[in-house]
Amino acid sequence: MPSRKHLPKHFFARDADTVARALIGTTLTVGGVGGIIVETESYDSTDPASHAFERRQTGRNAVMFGAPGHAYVYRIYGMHWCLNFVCADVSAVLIRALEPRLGTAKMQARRGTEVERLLCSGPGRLCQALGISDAQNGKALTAPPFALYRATGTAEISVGPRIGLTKAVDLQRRFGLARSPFLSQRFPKA
DNA sequence: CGATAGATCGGCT
DNA sequence: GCCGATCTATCGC
Repeated sequence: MPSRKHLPKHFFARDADTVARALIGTTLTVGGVGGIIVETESYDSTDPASHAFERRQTGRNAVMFGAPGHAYVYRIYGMHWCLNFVCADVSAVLIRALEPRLGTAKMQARRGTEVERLLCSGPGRLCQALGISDAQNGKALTAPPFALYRATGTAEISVGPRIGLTKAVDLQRRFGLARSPFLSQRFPKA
Protein backbone atom coordinates (compact mmCIF):
# COMPACT_ATOMS: atom_id res chain seq x y z
CA MET A 1 0.00 0.00 0.00
CA PRO A 2 1.25 3.50 -0.77
CA SER A 3 2.18 5.44 2.34
CA ARG A 4 0.46 8.59 1.13
CA LYS A 5 -2.47 10.60 2.38
CA HIS A 6 -6.01 9.70 1.47
CA LEU A 7 -8.04 12.21 -0.51
CA PRO A 8 -10.59 13.88 1.81
CA LYS A 9 -14.29 13.91 1.04
CA HIS A 10 -14.24 17.61 0.16
CA PHE A 11 -11.74 16.89 -2.62
CA PHE A 12 -14.76 15.87 -4.72
CA ALA A 13 -17.02 18.77 -3.69
CA ARG A 14 -15.83 20.93 -6.58
CA ASP A 15 -16.76 21.25 -10.24
CA ALA A 16 -16.00 18.22 -12.40
CA ASP A 17 -13.38 19.98 -14.55
CA THR A 18 -11.33 20.89 -11.49
CA VAL A 19 -11.62 17.42 -9.98
CA ALA A 20 -10.87 15.67 -13.28
CA ARG A 21 -7.63 17.65 -13.59
CA ALA A 22 -6.70 17.24 -9.92
CA LEU A 23 -7.16 13.47 -10.09
CA ILE A 24 -4.35 12.99 -12.60
CA GLY A 25 -1.43 11.52 -10.68
CA THR A 26 -3.47 10.26 -7.74
CA THR A 27 -3.55 6.55 -6.91
CA LEU A 28 -6.80 4.58 -6.98
CA THR A 29 -7.18 1.11 -5.53
CA VAL A 30 -10.21 -1.14 -5.17
CA GLY A 31 -9.66 -3.98 -2.77
CA GLY A 32 -5.96 -3.21 -2.87
CA VAL A 33 -5.75 -3.47 -6.65
CA GLY A 34 -5.11 -0.44 -8.84
CA GLY A 35 -2.63 2.23 -9.87
CA ILE A 36 -2.05 5.84 -10.84
CA ILE A 37 -4.90 7.69 -12.56
CA VAL A 38 -3.57 8.94 -15.91
CA GLU A 39 -6.77 9.83 -17.79
CA THR A 40 -10.14 11.36 -16.85
CA GLU A 41 -13.14 13.12 -18.43
CA SER A 42 -15.59 15.58 -16.87
CA TYR A 43 -19.37 15.75 -17.30
CA ASP A 44 -21.71 18.35 -15.79
CA SER A 45 -25.38 19.24 -16.04
CA THR A 46 -24.80 21.87 -18.76
CA ASP A 47 -23.24 19.19 -20.97
CA PRO A 48 -25.44 17.42 -23.57
CA ALA A 49 -23.19 14.36 -23.27
CA SER A 50 -23.83 13.98 -19.53
CA HIS A 51 -26.28 11.39 -18.25
CA ALA A 52 -27.62 14.18 -16.03
CA PHE A 53 -27.88 16.89 -18.71
CA GLU A 54 -30.18 19.66 -17.53
CA ARG A 55 -30.48 17.81 -14.22
CA ARG A 56 -32.90 15.30 -15.64
CA GLN A 57 -33.02 12.52 -13.09
CA THR A 58 -33.59 8.95 -14.28
CA GLY A 59 -33.36 5.51 -12.75
CA ARG A 60 -29.79 5.08 -13.84
CA ASN A 61 -28.23 8.41 -12.88
CA ALA A 62 -29.72 8.77 -9.38
CA VAL A 63 -26.32 8.58 -7.67
CA MET A 64 -25.19 11.73 -9.49
CA PHE A 65 -27.86 13.65 -7.56
CA GLY A 66 -26.44 12.55 -4.21
CA ALA A 67 -23.41 13.72 -2.26
CA PRO A 68 -20.03 14.17 -4.00
CA GLY A 69 -17.37 11.56 -3.28
CA HIS A 70 -19.37 8.50 -4.29
CA ALA A 71 -18.98 6.04 -7.16
CA TYR A 72 -21.36 6.19 -10.11
CA VAL A 73 -21.09 2.92 -12.06
CA TYR A 74 -23.10 2.21 -15.17
CA ARG A 75 -23.17 -0.40 -17.92
CA ILE A 76 -22.31 0.58 -21.46
CA TYR A 77 -22.86 -1.22 -24.76
CA GLY A 78 -24.52 -4.08 -22.92
CA MET A 79 -21.23 -5.54 -21.71
CA HIS A 80 -18.80 -3.11 -20.09
CA TRP A 81 -18.84 -1.09 -16.86
CA CYS A 82 -17.72 2.52 -16.48
CA LEU A 83 -16.55 4.08 -13.18
CA ASN A 84 -17.27 7.73 -12.34
CA PHE A 85 -16.65 9.87 -9.28
CA VAL A 86 -19.60 12.08 -8.33
CA CYS A 87 -18.62 15.76 -7.94
CA ALA A 88 -20.40 18.99 -7.00
CA ASP A 89 -23.69 20.14 -8.46
CA VAL A 90 -24.76 16.94 -10.28
CA SER A 91 -21.49 16.42 -12.12
CA ALA A 92 -19.09 13.50 -12.43
CA VAL A 93 -15.63 12.45 -13.58
CA LEU A 94 -15.17 9.35 -15.73
CA ILE A 95 -12.03 7.40 -14.84
CA ARG A 96 -10.59 6.36 -18.21
CA ALA A 97 -7.13 4.92 -17.55
CA LEU A 98 -4.67 3.89 -14.85
CA GLU A 99 -1.01 3.05 -14.80
CA PRO A 100 -1.12 -0.40 -13.13
CA ARG A 101 0.86 -0.48 -9.88
CA LEU A 102 -0.77 -2.71 -7.27
CA GLY A 103 -2.07 -6.24 -7.72
CA THR A 104 -1.01 -6.55 -11.34
CA ALA A 105 -1.18 -10.34 -11.17
CA LYS A 106 -4.84 -10.12 -10.19
CA MET A 107 -5.50 -7.62 -12.96
CA GLN A 108 -3.82 -9.88 -15.47
CA ALA A 109 -5.98 -12.79 -14.40
CA ARG A 110 -9.19 -10.76 -14.59
CA ARG A 111 -8.32 -9.28 -17.96
CA GLY A 112 -6.99 -12.45 -19.49
CA THR A 113 -3.80 -10.85 -20.71
CA GLU A 114 -0.30 -10.30 -19.40
CA VAL A 115 0.22 -7.12 -21.37
CA GLU A 116 0.40 -4.27 -18.84
CA ARG A 117 -0.63 -1.72 -21.38
CA LEU A 118 -3.95 -3.51 -21.89
CA LEU A 119 -4.89 -3.87 -18.22
CA CYS A 120 -6.34 -0.44 -17.34
CA SER A 121 -6.08 1.69 -20.51
CA GLY A 122 -9.75 2.41 -21.15
CA PRO A 123 -12.82 2.76 -18.91
CA GLY A 124 -14.14 -0.74 -19.59
CA ARG A 125 -10.78 -2.45 -19.22
CA LEU A 126 -10.09 -0.59 -15.99
CA CYS A 127 -13.36 -1.75 -14.45
CA GLN A 128 -12.70 -5.35 -15.43
CA ALA A 129 -9.16 -5.20 -14.02
CA LEU A 130 -10.33 -3.70 -10.71
CA GLY A 131 -13.42 -5.87 -10.36
CA ILE A 132 -15.86 -2.95 -10.65
CA SER A 133 -19.53 -3.64 -11.34
CA ASP A 134 -22.89 -2.24 -10.30
CA ALA A 135 -22.16 -3.75 -6.87
CA GLN A 136 -20.03 -0.64 -6.24
CA ASN A 137 -22.58 1.88 -7.53
CA GLY A 138 -23.28 4.52 -4.89
CA LYS A 139 -20.45 3.48 -2.57
CA ALA A 140 -18.34 6.12 -0.83
CA LEU A 141 -14.89 6.68 -2.30
CA THR A 142 -13.49 7.44 1.15
CA ALA A 143 -14.10 3.93 2.51
CA PRO A 144 -13.23 0.35 1.54
CA PRO A 145 -13.06 -1.20 -0.92
CA PHE A 146 -12.04 2.15 -2.42
CA ALA A 147 -8.87 4.01 -1.53
CA LEU A 148 -7.51 7.18 -3.12
CA TYR A 149 -4.07 8.59 -2.38
CA ARG A 150 -2.81 12.08 -3.09
CA ALA A 151 -0.35 12.63 -5.93
CA THR A 152 3.27 13.03 -4.95
CA GLY A 153 4.24 15.94 -7.17
CA THR A 154 3.03 18.08 -10.04
CA ALA A 155 2.56 16.67 -13.49
CA GLU A 156 2.16 18.02 -17.01
CA ILE A 157 -1.51 17.67 -17.98
CA SER A 158 -2.75 17.18 -21.54
CA VAL A 159 -6.24 18.47 -22.43
CA GLY A 160 -8.39 17.53 -25.41
CA PRO A 161 -11.79 16.45 -26.69
CA ARG A 162 -13.46 13.46 -25.09
CA ILE A 163 -13.56 9.95 -26.55
CA GLY A 164 -16.43 8.03 -28.08
CA LEU A 165 -19.13 10.70 -27.91
CA THR A 166 -21.68 11.81 -30.46
CA LYS A 167 -22.77 14.89 -28.48
CA ALA A 168 -20.67 17.90 -27.43
CA VAL A 169 -17.70 16.39 -29.23
CA ASP A 170 -15.70 19.63 -29.19
CA LEU A 171 -15.68 20.31 -25.46
CA GLN A 172 -12.14 20.13 -24.05
CA ARG A 173 -12.98 17.94 -21.09
CA ARG A 174 -10.53 15.07 -21.39
CA PHE A 175 -7.46 15.27 -19.14
CA GLY A 176 -4.37 13.10 -19.16
CA LEU A 177 -0.87 12.66 -17.84
CA ALA A 178 1.19 14.00 -20.73
CA ARG A 179 2.96 11.31 -22.75
CA SER A 180 1.89 8.47 -20.45
CA PRO A 181 2.07 5.11 -22.26
CA PHE A 182 -1.04 4.04 -20.36
CA LEU A 183 -3.49 6.51 -21.95
CA SER A 184 -6.41 4.90 -23.78
CA GLN A 185 -5.47 7.00 -26.81
CA ARG A 186 -2.97 9.71 -27.64
CA PHE A 187 -4.03 13.33 -27.30
CA PRO A 188 -4.28 15.35 -30.54
CA LYS A 189 -1.20 17.52 -31.17
CA ALA A 190 -1.77 21.17 -30.38
C1' DC B 1 -1.08 2.57 -39.00
C1' DG B 2 -6.43 3.67 -39.69
C1' DA B 3 -11.14 1.91 -40.65
C1' DT B 4 -14.76 -1.11 -39.77
C1' DA B 5 -17.81 -4.87 -37.97
C1' DG B 6 -19.76 -7.42 -34.44
C1' DA B 7 -20.78 -8.53 -29.74
C1' DT B 8 -24.74 -7.56 -26.53
C1' DC B 9 -28.49 -5.45 -23.49
C1' DG B 10 -30.37 -1.97 -20.14
C1' DG B 11 -32.26 2.52 -20.25
C1' DC B 12 -34.93 5.68 -22.21
C1' DT B 13 -38.31 7.95 -25.69
C1' DG C 1 -37.48 0.23 -31.13
C1' DC C 2 -33.03 2.69 -30.92
C1' DC C 3 -28.67 3.53 -29.35
C1' DG C 4 -24.61 4.04 -26.41
C1' DA C 5 -18.91 8.03 -21.89
C1' DT C 6 -16.41 0.21 -25.32
C1' DC C 7 -13.43 -3.55 -26.72
C1' DT C 8 -11.58 -6.95 -29.80
C1' DA C 9 -10.61 -8.91 -34.09
C1' DT C 10 -9.87 -8.35 -38.69
C1' DC C 11 -9.26 -6.08 -43.03
C1' DG C 12 -6.91 -2.82 -46.13
C1' DC C 13 -2.94 0.23 -47.28
